[in-house]
Amino acid sequence: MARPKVGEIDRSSSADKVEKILQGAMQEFLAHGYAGTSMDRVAEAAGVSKATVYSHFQDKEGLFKALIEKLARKRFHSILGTQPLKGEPYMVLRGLAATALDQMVNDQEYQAFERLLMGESARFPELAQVFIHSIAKPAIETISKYIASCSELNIPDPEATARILIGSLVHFVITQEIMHGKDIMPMEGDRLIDALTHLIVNCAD
Amino acid sequence: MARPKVGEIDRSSSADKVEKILQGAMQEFLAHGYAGTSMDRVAEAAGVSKATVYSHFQDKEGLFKALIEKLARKRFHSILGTQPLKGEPYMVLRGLAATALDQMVNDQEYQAFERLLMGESARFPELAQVFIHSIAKPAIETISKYIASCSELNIPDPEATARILIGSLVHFVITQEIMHGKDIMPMEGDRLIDALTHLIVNCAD
DNA sequence: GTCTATATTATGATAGAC
DNA sequence: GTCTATCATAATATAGAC
Repeated sequence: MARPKVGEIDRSSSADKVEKILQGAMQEFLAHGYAGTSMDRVAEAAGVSKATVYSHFQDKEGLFKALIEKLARKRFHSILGTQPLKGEPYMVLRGLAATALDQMVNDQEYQAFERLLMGESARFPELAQVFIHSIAKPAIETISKYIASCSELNIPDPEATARILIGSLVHFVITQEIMHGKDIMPMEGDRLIDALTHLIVNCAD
Repeated sequence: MARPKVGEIDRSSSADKVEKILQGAMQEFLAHGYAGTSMDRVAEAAGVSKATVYSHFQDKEGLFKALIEKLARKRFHSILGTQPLKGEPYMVLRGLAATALDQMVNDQEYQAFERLLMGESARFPELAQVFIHSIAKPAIETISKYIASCSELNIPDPEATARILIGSLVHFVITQEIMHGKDIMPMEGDRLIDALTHLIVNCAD
């Protein structure tokens, strides 16, 4: 608990409180969704009073939007860690797919974020678009450019192919982890990666 | 409005009421999610009193589960309409992908269903698994078997390849339609289908 | 079986003390 | 700036009349 004990002086600054509120909001919104989260619980999780939450954020919607934008910015900087992305196509694509899949499968926060954004994408379309703009689009562009740069692959449509690569991986995480399909239709991630790289690398006419 | 006017006798049977309640529940839950839906609004949308809703369903959770299971059963019977799935691979796979993509893109109810299940998959994991079991798994198996039956394609892992096909299509619908990405990173569905069929058909060693 | 009316609790948001 | 206490509303669920 960062909250000071009774009798102690709370030395946390206003900026600290904002950060604590956003932390509490993250915990609650990621776990229970927008409508399922109450401002009382956010305040409790943050270790501040509800009035303090409202003094820093206009209302529940404003807090939610601030949180999503913060999370999107954070994710933007951790997409495949700015690898050089040069070298022999088979190994590069394989490493790329393996790294991305491993990160998504082992990152519960990512999965909760994806769940939240999809679930709220009807009520908050502009927040879903923040995700598209700052995460999905850059990822597609990066891979698309790499594929286009590999003339020996002879890929007619690099962008569509990049979407197949990313879409296969993300959908695998959605079905296996997010929607809890791994017990019902189990499959090793390596099989997907093998099949993907095989398709992309071995189809040069 | 199916609701009888004042002074008229309500001749709807009990079974009719159950159906009306499920209709109202579908409208509300698909639009506002689980926590965002109130039983008052469900009753209003169904044209019955709230007490009637509770007389047919134990509680909000019971109504929600009954609805999701009904929708999953309904979708189970409309997956690619039991096509024969025989013939020359390139045309069969192309037709399959085009039909599936067209159906998903133009079916708002499907998109809302997917959104709802993903959004609630943390709170109701068993309902997400109903979806996996009755929709995702059969689709993968059908396509997997077809791919395996085409020996001329020489695909090393038909099931992984089927997941790539379906995953690419579903993820395309998720990014473009459900998450409203089509204005930000537009792309014709035909390009995805061309790239997919090219990869699968032209990679025989 | 179905309705109206109500009990009870939880929620978003704010007033006022310090 | 932050807290406690509170308001007004909306939610789940049920009691009791017909």
